[in-house]
Amino acid sequence: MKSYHHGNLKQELIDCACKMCERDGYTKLSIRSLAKESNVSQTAPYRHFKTKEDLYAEIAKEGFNKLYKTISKVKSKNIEENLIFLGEEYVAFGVKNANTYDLMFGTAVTDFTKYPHLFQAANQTYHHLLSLFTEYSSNKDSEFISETCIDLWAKMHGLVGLLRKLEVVPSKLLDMPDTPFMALNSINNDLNSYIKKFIRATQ
Amino acid sequence: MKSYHHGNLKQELIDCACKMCERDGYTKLSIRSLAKESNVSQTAPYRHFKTKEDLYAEIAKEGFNKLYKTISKVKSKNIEENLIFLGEEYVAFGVKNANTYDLMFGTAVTDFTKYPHLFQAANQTYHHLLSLFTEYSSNKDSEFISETCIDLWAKMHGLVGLLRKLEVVPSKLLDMPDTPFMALNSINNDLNSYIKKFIRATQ
DNA sequence: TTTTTAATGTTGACACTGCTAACATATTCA
DNA sequence: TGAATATGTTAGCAGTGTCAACATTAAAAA
Repeated sequence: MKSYHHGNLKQELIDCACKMCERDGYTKLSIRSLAKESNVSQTAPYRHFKTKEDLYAEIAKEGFNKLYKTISKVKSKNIEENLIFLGEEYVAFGVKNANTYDLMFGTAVTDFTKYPHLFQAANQTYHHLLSLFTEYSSNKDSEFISETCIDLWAKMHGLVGLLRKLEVVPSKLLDMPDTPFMALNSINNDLNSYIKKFIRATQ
Repeated sequence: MKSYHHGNLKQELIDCACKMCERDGYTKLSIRSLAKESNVSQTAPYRHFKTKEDLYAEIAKEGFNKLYKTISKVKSKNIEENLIFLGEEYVAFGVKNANTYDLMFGTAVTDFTKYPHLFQAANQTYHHLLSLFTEYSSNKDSEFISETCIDLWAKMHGLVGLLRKLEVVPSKLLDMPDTPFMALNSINNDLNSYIKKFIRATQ
């Protein structure tokens, strides 16, 4: 039944790669294993991705699109609630899709601008935050707004990075006051109120 | 002149690995290339590091020690100034030593607690921030303090992640108001006042 | 001091990787 | 219909992490 030409191999490879990346981490993802899992020859992916970085960029792009979808689900008419929702969803996304998040923000893809689709997907996400905060903020100075957006973003981004350590660390460390894990754990257990706090602090 | 036994190979390998890692990034660092650069046989490193992860852990440990040294250089008797100094040095370290920073906070070393020396080095860094902030804060509630430390840390950590993108991005994007890069760039150009702001905001 | 043992080095090999070249087959379009 | 192009396969290179077997030396035990 299987014909020589596949028909939709590129997208299928991307989908498969996304799954594999999230499952095993992008360092374990090899083009060969991807080809095997997709039932094509070892070098078939090279017809669609010139280098491994191209494949990474594709996965990262999908990641940003997924992130955008996630955080742009409007919940209520209250802007502040939406912002808080955005924050929660952002952090949850980063922790849940940790391996993909690595690809999106790490150094595996060095130059974003080499991949217009990726760049546009990433920027779309930023714009959503920007427009939501513009609506929210009483200070309408554009410099203030863009700087505060970076502020919020950095905090969410940093929090993702730190929270992920929680999942690796032995649970007994979560009670040790001499480590950052106790505080991280308590933040993690009530993420909503934590995010509420730092969004309200911007007003 | 060269004897069969090296004498101090382990530390020399670590030093060499640190240099190579920072120069090329940890993904490009191979045990074999490390061995070659250190003028020993391909498998000599395996007498000192069971796996590549062990080597990574060693590099990360050195990174934390270097970071600790950097941020703990006391500057003045004014605590706030010291905290600001810490923030600046932290962010500068992360941006300057980007590749090492990846190893310290990324997923290359999955379980910190497998490497007590690394864990201790990382914790030492956290403790320094904690004790400095304890001194600084007027609110002496320990929960407030530890949470705010995570806060500060997340922000510095997140900022490092975002600022690094600046170095990769084509410079023409730095003027585009539709991207986050303009705001990032202006923050980067006056890091001191930015950090001042967010440290004072904790008071 | 001598002898045994353990530490630290080397060579060779295996399975895996990214990637290229050469070739095979199917699709598109002049 | 036929030529150009897109998309697939097989074979192979150089480089990788890691292991087993062996060589040399330093440290410990006799």
